[in-house]
Amino acid sequence: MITISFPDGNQREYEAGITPMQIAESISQGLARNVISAKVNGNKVETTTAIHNDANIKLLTFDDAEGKEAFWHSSAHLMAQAILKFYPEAKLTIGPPIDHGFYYDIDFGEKKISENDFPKIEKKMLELARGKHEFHLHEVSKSEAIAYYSKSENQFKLELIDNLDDGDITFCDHDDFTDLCRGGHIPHTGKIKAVKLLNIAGAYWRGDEKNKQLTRIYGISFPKQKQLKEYLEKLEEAKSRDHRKLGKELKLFTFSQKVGQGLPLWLPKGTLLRNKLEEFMRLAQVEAGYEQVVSPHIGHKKLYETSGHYDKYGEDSFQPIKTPHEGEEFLLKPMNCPHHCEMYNAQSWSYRDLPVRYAEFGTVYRYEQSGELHGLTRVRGFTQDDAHIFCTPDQLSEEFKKVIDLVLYVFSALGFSDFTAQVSIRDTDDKEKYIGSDENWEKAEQAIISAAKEKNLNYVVEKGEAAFYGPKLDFMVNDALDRSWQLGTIQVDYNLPERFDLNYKGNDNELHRPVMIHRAPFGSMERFVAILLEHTGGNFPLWLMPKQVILLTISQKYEKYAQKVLNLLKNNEIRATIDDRGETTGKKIREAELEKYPIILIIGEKEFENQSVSLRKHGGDDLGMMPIDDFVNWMKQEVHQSVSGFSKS
RNA sequence: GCCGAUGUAGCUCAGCUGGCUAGAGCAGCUGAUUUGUAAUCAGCAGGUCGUGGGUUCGAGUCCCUCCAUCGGCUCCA
Repeated sequence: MITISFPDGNQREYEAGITPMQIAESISQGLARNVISAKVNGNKVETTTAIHNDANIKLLTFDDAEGKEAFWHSSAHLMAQAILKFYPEAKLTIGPPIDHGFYYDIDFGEKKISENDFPKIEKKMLELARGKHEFHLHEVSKSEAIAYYSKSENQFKLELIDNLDDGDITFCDHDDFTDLCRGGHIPHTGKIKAVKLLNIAGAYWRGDEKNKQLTRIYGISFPKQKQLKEYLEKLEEAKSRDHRKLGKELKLFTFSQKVGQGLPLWLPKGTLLRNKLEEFMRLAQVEAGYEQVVSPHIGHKKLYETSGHYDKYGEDSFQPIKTPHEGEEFLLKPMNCPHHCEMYNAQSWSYRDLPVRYAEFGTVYRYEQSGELHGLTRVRGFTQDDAHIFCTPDQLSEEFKKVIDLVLYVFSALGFSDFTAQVSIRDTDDKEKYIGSDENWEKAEQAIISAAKEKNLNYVVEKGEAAFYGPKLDFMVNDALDRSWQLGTIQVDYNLPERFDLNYKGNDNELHRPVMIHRAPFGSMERFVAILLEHTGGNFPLWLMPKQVILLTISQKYEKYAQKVLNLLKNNEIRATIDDRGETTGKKIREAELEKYPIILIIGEKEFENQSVSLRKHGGDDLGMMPIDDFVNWMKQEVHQSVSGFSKS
């Protein structure tokens, strides 16, 4: 007999050789029906894997993240099987589960495949699923595995097998389908009741642009039809929060083919919003000891050669601007740091002067690949809420932590509680991608990690994600479709100070090298506004709303009075507008609601007689009539609360 | 840049397998209505069907080029 322990601490005795599925059956039929996968001593196993010794077990259903993984991984097998029915020559590569669903990367050879082929594949998948074919994981020897995939000349699987050790190789069979596979399947295909193939994309083998491009097919599946329906509805709902759609509807920004790809045009309302955010940041920075500076939009090519940026990005950037002078070239400013370095160099510094903090809302231009452009989140011309801190090595840790505080303050002020911190370090196997000495890199990486630890940030470390001149701490926030975007960033840099020969006089009367911190809490105004739009659905906090109040007249008779109210509001710095068209009140309310005005004031005879306004909040709350002065006070309080609903902790 | 899809009026969309002067709703303009918490009525105007080429007696519809957009991949100073 063996003892099986459950997550809740319970223990049961079983015969050695029992399987997770049999354990589930011993508990209840309902559980057995829902169990699709299991973990034994923390390792993923099949529900049919025999357990021979005392063990901890976790039975998994579709409600568990790990259960979903097994479900979607198995679905990828099913999809591959269905695809082979139509494209027997297709070569399978890898097919993992992802956050929402699964994909399979396939080499279709000369065959073209498109979304039009999805319905028949989905149909075939469900047909095969209904066969309730069991998944059988079994070990094969390396030579058997090689022989199997040599037959079909699948160089991808052979490459994978090549990296595996004999004894570690398993295949998974179901029905007439076999795949090289590490395991973690559901009991049988019949569990898959609903399937939807979502999209098709090119994907490079092993994620390397130099490799062959495969066809990636994304799909999702569920144990119940209803869950698929709900998922698709959620996707639709997310589209209604898409910042590109909202930006157009709310007249915040636009793009023009004539102006150029990836060059946003900020309309009046968007500019108001953006200015409010800048104002907010400027204030926070003044308090944090920053000084505002301004630098031009172009810079001499030599500047970027000095910084190393030209070497790294010159070829793939907007090309230099020539002047009438032979050999003189300027570049559109792709970053602000070299300019700030030259500002630092404009005078000599004592250690007593440091840290120096230069902040600039600096507009930069980068030639992003055309396929990368995406609404306001990835553009070719954008404004960073940039700053560079020049400090002594001793001050680095303290300064870095202060910047973390600032970023956290900004995020909480705008309601981004759901972010992840990422420490981006260099890939030491690929050192030619980076500049600077090993010693400085290690110092910088350590500084970031210890600051993140001290600030209790829940962070992940990503190798190979560093900037070429230094490691970073990035703050990532998801958009409506759960795609992760980098907003805030803090970077430690020992390299630019070298390259620009920055120094300060220490208390030993010798010259020393300062350390530089690059940082941008928003990241860029463009991306920040985009993500803010997707998070709020366009219902920004009151203090940020481009237009806070709309006055609706019941009839045009009250136009004059409405105008008087409008002026009063303006004098109190309340951003209001008026709709005195001869439309019905119902229509005007509908339009004001669609435009997401937070406050709608109705003005008719009653209001005129009482020198009042009637107040309706966005969404339909009717707060009734109140005297104008009361409204102004109420409004001031509301705006104030929308700013200080968070406090600087 | 690469793979796949899409591109018809300011916006949202019809337009079947190529066939007479390309349709609708909203927005706009004109007029009537002067309205009490999510769409008042009538009329008018608005389109080189993304661009350039080709096939055809005939192209919004079929083919190719380019441009832009969308979903991914790669990239992201």
